[in-house]
Amino acid sequence: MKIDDTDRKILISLQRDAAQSLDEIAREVGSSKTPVWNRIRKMREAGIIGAQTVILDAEALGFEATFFVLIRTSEHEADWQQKFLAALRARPEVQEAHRLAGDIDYILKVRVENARAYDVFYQALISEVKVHNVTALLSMEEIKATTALPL
Amino acid sequence: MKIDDTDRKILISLQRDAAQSLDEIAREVGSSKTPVWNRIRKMREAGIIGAQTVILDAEALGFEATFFVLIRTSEHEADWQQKFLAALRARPEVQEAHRLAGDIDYILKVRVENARAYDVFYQALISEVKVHNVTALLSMEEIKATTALPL
DNA sequence: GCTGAAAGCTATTACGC
DNA sequence: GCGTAATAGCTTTCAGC
Repeated sequence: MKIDDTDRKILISLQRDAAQSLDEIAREVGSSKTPVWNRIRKMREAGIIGAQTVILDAEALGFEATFFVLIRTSEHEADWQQKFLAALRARPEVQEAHRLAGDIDYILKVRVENARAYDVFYQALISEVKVHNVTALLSMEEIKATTALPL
Repeated sequence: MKIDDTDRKILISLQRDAAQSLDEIAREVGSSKTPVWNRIRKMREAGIIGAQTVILDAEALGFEATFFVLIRTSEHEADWQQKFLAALRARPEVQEAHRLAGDIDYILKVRVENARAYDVFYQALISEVKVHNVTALLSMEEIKATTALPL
């Protein structure tokens, strides 16, 4: 599916505020309700527009510690990897997980109540799957956090 | 502000799908429209519930490269830091930025079209502010990505 | 603090250009 | 493919319990 300039404007607007009415979006992109609605529907069907969610205040809800976890492993068999990925997907503390190119094999972003909760998570993970080397980076300050793509 | 069990259920439901109607949420949490609406309003006012957004398919929109950037700096004066933070906040490719404890000073998550676009970003950043050491980790596979807190 | 109903918007569809 | 207009459904407010 190809995206034109109006679609792009709609996406920018939706990323900023998905709670807006169609009229507001239409006014912003210089169109009117029906075409905007049809474009949104098409992009939803094409999977370009995914879930609609709400950003919560992590600190206010007691999640005061964010760790970035760098993982090196000696195991590279398909079997081990399946198990590892399943473990990551099953743990709600893991907000992000990426397989990397190069020296470090995986990076995780883990959101927990405090350092103690991170240790519980860490112990549980390494008892489930064997990893060679783990480095945890503790966030002192969240400078920026957005899900918006630089459209 | 303190959150009770019903509030928590509402937040879980909203994180999963913020486009649901109040009736659906009310049914899910075992309450009805008005009380759910009042709770959501209060949590919005308290800042617990923040922006409502839409998750877009990065690959479909041409953002095919994600980098995690580890930064060490020799500069730790307030002046330098202000300039660095302002630079990060101003760049839309930077989706996340954290100041860290320990050896590595900052971590960024940068979303760009391709490796060439990353280099453009990198050159621009280091020409703006002096950093001592930069390591870029390239994501090969996004295993998991969620903004949901483990409520 | 809940329920139920009224009022005002908004999404969604149908129709004409 | 766009805009206008009608309808159906939703959010938001409010009165009564």
